[in-house]
Amino acid sequence: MPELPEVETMVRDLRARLPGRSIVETNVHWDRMVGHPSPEGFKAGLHGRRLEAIERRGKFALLALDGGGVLGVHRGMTGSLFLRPAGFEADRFVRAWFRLDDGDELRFDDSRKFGRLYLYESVRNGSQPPWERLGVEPLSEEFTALALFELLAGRRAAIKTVLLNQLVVAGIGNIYADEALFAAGIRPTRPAGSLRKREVGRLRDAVSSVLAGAIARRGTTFSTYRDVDGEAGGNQSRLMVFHRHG
DNA sequence: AGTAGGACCTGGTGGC
DNA sequence: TGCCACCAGGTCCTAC
Repeated sequence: MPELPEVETMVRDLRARLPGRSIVETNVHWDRMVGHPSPEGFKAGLHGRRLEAIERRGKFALLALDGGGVLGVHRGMTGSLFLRPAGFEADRFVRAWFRLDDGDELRFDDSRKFGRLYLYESVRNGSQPPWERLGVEPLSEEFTALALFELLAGRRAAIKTVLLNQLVVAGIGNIYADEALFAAGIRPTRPAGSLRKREVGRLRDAVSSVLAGAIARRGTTFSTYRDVDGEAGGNQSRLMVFHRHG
């Protein structure tokens, strides 16, 4: 999927354009795209809601709604949110779309249907949003070498596997795990708990710089990733190892 | 705790 | 040109 940098790019673009606008119509063409609540409850719950703020947690985009609700978006492998003006040409794999009060359409386009949309209200009974279980944000101040060292301590799974575990560190996927490990000079199959403090320090720095660099270049377009206007990212030319041979 | 395998899905690509 | 097998940036579940 789009990993942290691709979600962050989308969130920043949407943040500049969505707040203050309201959803006046919700359409879902693939019911299983709705992770919570029911498709009917999802559509009814979003009707007339104003978008107030856009944040990111791991690989989730969180669109805060008036009244305290949150529209959560996970892009899966191939999901994109496109913000299109009224009457704009059709996008090929739109699974759900929202009409805004000025006529623009926010379209969730996802060929492989692994993406998910969630609506959670501030008052909940029972189920918690999936983004509340995520691990540390790798671009936050809490992501220190010491914190990472403690997260890895005692783990016998391969370091790459652990980096991909969203409950440990949130937002890293296949591309950036490979790139960060290469930049840090650490073999991906090493047991996570076997890394020395120096190595963990290098890894922390590599994760930060690889992610920040990719955000600066608006993400990596390996095949299908597109931004909210349908444009490709610019980081693919910087990849050192992902999908490269030799 | 870890991991291997399958499931969920579909489109693009490369080989023949 | 056409068909087919394989691959894909994610996550979840089950069985060892």
